[in-house]
Amino acid sequence: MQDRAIKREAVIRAAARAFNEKGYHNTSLDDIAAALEVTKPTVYYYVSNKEQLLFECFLAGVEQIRAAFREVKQLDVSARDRLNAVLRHYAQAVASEFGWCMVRTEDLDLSPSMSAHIKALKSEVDQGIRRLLREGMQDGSIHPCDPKMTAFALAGALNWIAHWFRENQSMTSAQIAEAFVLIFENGLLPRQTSAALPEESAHVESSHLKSRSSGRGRDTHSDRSVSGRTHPSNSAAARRRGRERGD
Amino acid sequence: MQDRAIKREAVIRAAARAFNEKGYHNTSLDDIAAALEVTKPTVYYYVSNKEQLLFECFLAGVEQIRAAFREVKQLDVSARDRLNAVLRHYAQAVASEFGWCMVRTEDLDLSPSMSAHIKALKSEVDQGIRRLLREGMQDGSIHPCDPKMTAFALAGALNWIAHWFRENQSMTSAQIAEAFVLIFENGLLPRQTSAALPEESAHVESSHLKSRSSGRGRDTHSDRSVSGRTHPSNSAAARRRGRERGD
DNA sequence: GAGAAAATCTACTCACGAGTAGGATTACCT
DNA sequence: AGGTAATCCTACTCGTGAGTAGATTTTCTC
Repeated sequence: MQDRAIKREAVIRAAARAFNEKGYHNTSLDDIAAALEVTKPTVYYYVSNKEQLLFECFLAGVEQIRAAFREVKQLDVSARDRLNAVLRHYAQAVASEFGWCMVRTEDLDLSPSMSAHIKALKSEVDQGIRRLLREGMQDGSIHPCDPKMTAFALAGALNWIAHWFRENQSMTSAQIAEAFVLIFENGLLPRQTSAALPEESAHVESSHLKSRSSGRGRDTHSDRSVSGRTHPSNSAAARRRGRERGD
Repeated sequence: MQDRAIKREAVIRAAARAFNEKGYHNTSLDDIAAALEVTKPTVYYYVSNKEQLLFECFLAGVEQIRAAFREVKQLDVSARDRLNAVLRHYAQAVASEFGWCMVRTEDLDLSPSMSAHIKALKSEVDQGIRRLLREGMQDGSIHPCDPKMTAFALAGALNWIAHWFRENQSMTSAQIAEAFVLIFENGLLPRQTSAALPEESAHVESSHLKSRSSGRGRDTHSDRSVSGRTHPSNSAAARRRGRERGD
């Protein structure tokens, strides 16, 4: 055996999976060790304590989002398109293995120093979203809104994905990301001009995503009619679709 | 001293506050007892175990939301308006004392029977939102969307309020509720017809809310300009406004 | 005020889980 | 091979916190 770094990462991933499944406090280090078919002291050989384990999981998750911001900074498109690209990555990160840890890691469970570190990273993400919102309002690509509240709403909706998303479900995380961007863009109010600013969005970053699955863009959802009104069969279709809850 | 029920409720509330502050797992029953200036066995005199304490807190929170659904059922307005009324109550419930417990109570921490009970209640709320969305699409008051994903997005955004809202902050929970409804309705895409379906919303339930504070409706946020573009000072105003994070 | 019932206390048990000491085993190098 | 360093183990300690037994105090009733 060799390559300590790889094994260390395996420990982190095992921890992430366990936390994801049973929660931080309901997961003992013995559990994590057992999942790796080793014993507890072996785990301690790679990480210094349980806290650090959680912290590393958080880092792995949030780093995906930070990368999205960096990537998007280069793009020469409207702020809304850049925001959408970030939100898509955000959604996928939250739905990933480390999603739970990223979302649920509470300052409460951590030592002051780590807590501060995490707070700083969370704030960085939040401020990044707010900034894109403001830029979008300035370049006219985003409807005027309170950037702070809107950032909270967006982050909340996306973070919550970690609560209900499970692998092997009806939708992939990419499809969910797409659906959410659509919801965020349109809002609940009917839009009479169904083709306002027709394309221009939801297409820009297709080269930056790992171009998953097939359906992308505005037609992911087969059961949405184009007219203002939905046909009655819609509710039946919705009923057919799983039973997961969202709160 | 008398009236067991009142004291019991005080215990529940103390637990809610403690959970809210330090999290379920970081709160011992000794803590709760100390907050009430009694000892642990006294707490056990009123509740049978810690689990039940959490469960009761959850119930208290979710009941507010269920009440909102019942209340709204009577109204003779568009489905969107009924949905908005529910969302407002939802937001206030989440921002209340029991918000944390309602949102964070995990099936993981509870026995199978309680877990099932909670799941059922959560599902009821979720299905209620989906139903309103479907009705809104049918009566034309809501933009066509996937009701399941949209319900998840709405619930997520609102649930997340429990993570960042603290009493004595710049905004009251009613103001936050109002801001969120506005965001949900409009979405991020600019709306060229700034007065589409001009009033008609955000006014219906003013008699049903406890008519809090002063600012209500579309003009709560002083820093949103009416034109499509925001003036530059906006970002400065945003910078002035607190430092809380949203993820 | 006596006796019963309600309410609260002191003083425990007990399990579980984080973290450690120190020994065994394995791989690595020349 | 033989020695060293890395890796992993067995077998503990120790604190904490949920929950309880049983005594004690308060309150209510007649």
